[in-house]
Amino acid sequence: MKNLTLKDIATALNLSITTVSKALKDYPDVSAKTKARVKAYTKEVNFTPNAYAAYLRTQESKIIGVIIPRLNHYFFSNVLKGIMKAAEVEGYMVIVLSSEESYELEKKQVDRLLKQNVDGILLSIADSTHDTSHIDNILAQNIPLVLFDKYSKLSQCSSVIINDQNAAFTAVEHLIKSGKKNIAHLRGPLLPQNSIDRFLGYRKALDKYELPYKKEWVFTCQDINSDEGYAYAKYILEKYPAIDAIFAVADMPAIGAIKYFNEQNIAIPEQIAVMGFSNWKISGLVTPALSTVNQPGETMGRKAFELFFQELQLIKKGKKIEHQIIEIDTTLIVRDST
Amino acid sequence: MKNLTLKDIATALNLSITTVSKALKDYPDVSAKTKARVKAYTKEVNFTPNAYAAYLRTQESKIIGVIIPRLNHYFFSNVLKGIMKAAEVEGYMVIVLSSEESYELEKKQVDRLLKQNVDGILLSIADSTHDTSHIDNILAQNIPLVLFDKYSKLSQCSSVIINDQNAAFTAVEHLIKSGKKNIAHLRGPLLPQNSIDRFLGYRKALDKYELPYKKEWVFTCQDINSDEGYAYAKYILEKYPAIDAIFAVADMPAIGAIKYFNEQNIAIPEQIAVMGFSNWKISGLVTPALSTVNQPGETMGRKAFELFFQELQLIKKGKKIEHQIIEIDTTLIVRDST
DNA sequence: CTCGCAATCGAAATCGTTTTCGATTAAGGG
DNA sequence: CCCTTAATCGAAAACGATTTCGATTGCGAG
Repeated sequence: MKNLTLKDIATALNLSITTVSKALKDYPDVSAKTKARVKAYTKEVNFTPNAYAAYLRTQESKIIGVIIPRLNHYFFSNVLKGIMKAAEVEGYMVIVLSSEESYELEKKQVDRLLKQNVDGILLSIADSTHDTSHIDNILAQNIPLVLFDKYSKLSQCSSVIINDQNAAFTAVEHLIKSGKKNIAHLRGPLLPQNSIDRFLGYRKALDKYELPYKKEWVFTCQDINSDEGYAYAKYILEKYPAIDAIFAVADMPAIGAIKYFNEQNIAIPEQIAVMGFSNWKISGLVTPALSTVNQPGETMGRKAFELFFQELQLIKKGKKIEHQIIEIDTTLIVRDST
Repeated sequence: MKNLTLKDIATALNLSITTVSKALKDYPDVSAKTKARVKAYTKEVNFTPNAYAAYLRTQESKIIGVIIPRLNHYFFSNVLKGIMKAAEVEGYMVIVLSSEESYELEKKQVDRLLKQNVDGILLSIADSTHDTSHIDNILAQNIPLVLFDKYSKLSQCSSVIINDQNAAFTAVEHLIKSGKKNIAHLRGPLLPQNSIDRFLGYRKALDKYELPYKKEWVFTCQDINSDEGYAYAKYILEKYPAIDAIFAVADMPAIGAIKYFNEQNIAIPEQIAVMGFSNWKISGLVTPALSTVNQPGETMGRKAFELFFQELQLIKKGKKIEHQIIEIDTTLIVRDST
């Protein structure tokens, strides 16, 4: 049971390959009768043109590539979901690759996608990415590229992001308004723009409400996991008992901190409040439920695909593309930990 | 900056297309000198043969398709990770599709992959899949198929699974040995083999230790989420106060139950013990930490790819494939909730 | 000097589709 | 009855690689 080809259809219907192809694509120069005949038959035998052969002519693979920094990561899984749903509507398939937060691997994955001749690339850059020549490579080949969430200020390209600085500001402001005065920050690694911006939002909130900024109250999470949050919570309790609130760069460190405070019977939020970021599923399930900032992954994914699709249409028409930056709204989610 | 072709290389080196192609593939009938010349040049200009054109001759796309029931799902994300890592080693890319636990969508996704002419399909069937004609379709086309985790007894094909019944038995046995006598079960939907097997493991443990089986103590989670666990916990507390332990089909319902018990200040595990299944990240982070069964997703993914790869080699040699079923070991993880 | 054999290389067919352009037919106008 | 025009259809040339099968060259043996 091998796959059918246009030729098979043509001989079966006593037509030429050309006519069958045109009939399927509704060319005006084939009669309504034969169109109907061809369509009926192809539906009956369940024929669809071979995708790779079609690519050779059209140079369109109907496949896009997505590179995310981590696979088993609630937020990125949600972005993927949004991308795939949108892609399916337009008949696109998605090749997924992971950079595992490694710059080297990210470069390699970009290379693999370029060699596969995907129609576009959606990318969230790795924490360790310090150079954007691989990204510029994509742009140079004139294939649509959309960054999401973790973008870069170094390259000029379309992106779907949140306003990390404002979101962090709002989160910290909420801590302050609930009466906290000594707020620590578990920040992310030094490099990615997001953790810089969230840190800046933290500082801006302190400034606005005239609270002193102490750099020894800022702790860096390299891997942004719960163990780091757990360890810093212990350290904070022992070393800086004055601290009465923690704003974490993400939910996982925040949850690690909550776990430690629970074990030590520290009252949350009375003695110390904890604020996360991203609104992972888990954040609503720990006790006490974690206050956080909702970061709508699925929407970001959908928007990212739409942006790619727009760019593709422009490129096909030979028009110059102008890069857009879409900012997705975040919302503060107040639960029991603040 | 368009992509280079064999032709470009050939004219640049004053060779024929044939020779360039052969040199790159180490054919014996091209001299060592020209091979070196070609390889040096192609490396210099970073040339790789167009994948789609190559497919047309070789009928190998170097792409596999993976269909999972849910995207934002810790376990399946881990399986994906295992698949992708293994695929990358062999130079394969992975198209990911989601069935969203829908039989109809699953059929459609299988269809899309077949039309894309992927080299193989890895599939975890949806809860609602009651018919396997789409799976038999794949087998009929003689393309390698590997089921993982959620398999089916209806179709004869290679699979990577765990022994759900034994794993569930061990989990319930642990509850019994810790002194619990009235054990409820939050089971999964009626259809998938996994939730049937876990239920059977639960029953077997009761039987072995001569505890009565009460069918009103078995509650069905349709969606296997935390809300269902939360609701059933409430129901159990009000209606069956005798129940002193809960074995859930998965971690999420178990965590939902813990959340409710925490809110009601019920002592876990003294008053009621809770046991999950799968060992999601979150299970170690809730308070009290959830006892569960470790289900090694990444290993399953890797094994699934390896199985596919083996089958592919056999098919290429024209040999008959015999389907294998690989069982991955699970381990009981005892934490604070039991 | 001729022949045979290795060693190298290329021409051309092929994979399955798309699309340009030309061919054929029929109808209608004068 | 001829000529133009519109309506249908097909032949053939791509797309870029792979691979079969010849063709060419050079060499040593006889």
